[in-house]
Amino acid sequence: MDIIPPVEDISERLLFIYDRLLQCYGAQHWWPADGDFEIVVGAILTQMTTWSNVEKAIDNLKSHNLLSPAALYQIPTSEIAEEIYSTGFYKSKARKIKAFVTWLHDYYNDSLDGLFTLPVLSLREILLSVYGIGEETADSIILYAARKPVFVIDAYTRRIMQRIGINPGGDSYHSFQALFMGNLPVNEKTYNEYHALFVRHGKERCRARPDCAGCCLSAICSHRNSIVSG
DNA sequence: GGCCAGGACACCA
DNA sequence: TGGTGTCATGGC
Repeated sequence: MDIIPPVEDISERLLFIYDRLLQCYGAQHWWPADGDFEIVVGAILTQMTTWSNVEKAIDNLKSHNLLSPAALYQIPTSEIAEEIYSTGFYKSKARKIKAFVTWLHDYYNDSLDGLFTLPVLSLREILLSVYGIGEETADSIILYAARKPVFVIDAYTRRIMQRIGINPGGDSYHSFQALFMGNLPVNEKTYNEYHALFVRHGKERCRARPDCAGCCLSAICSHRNSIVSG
């Protein structure tokens, strides 16, 4: 039986959660995609959407040889919308994809390589300036495509943290991100695996079993403890 | 038939 | 700055 770290020790408790999830599910090897540009497109398409619907859209784009910055730049937004219909919000997501490839064409010659040489903070700031890319999408691109260390906060992360009673002291994206990045070693591979494990756990456990029965985090899944970190 | 899903943006007070 | 409405298909 593992020793459960005290609630005051955020770092140890975050590592405890990570170890438990890794034991339970094994390494996830994220992001599930062929290539960096597919990760970018997938990050936009998965906004408020289940991954199975995203896969259909990705397959459509691939089968029509459209999954490249240059190809998507050349076709009209309406055609992108037809290809990604299965993801829902297809008109607005087509606009977002079009905005990104247009921006990449204008400033980086259709290539992610130059973009990804920027330091993390600059890269994040510039991605956030592109229409349709918010904090979670930007961080997913930075972590999984650019392979730089930022912690991705998504709905699963928030839900699981709430369930195990760790409160970052605010509900903002930044407060959750600061909790992880301020209490874990700065490491891209750890951030990658941690977020992927959260998604896996969120899908398999928290959504399927709201009562936490049989949960590998049940030892700390109290709904009661509230940790306030500075 | 109702509810929810790995957000982001526009608009308003 | 924070709250609310909108975008929308597919699976359960």
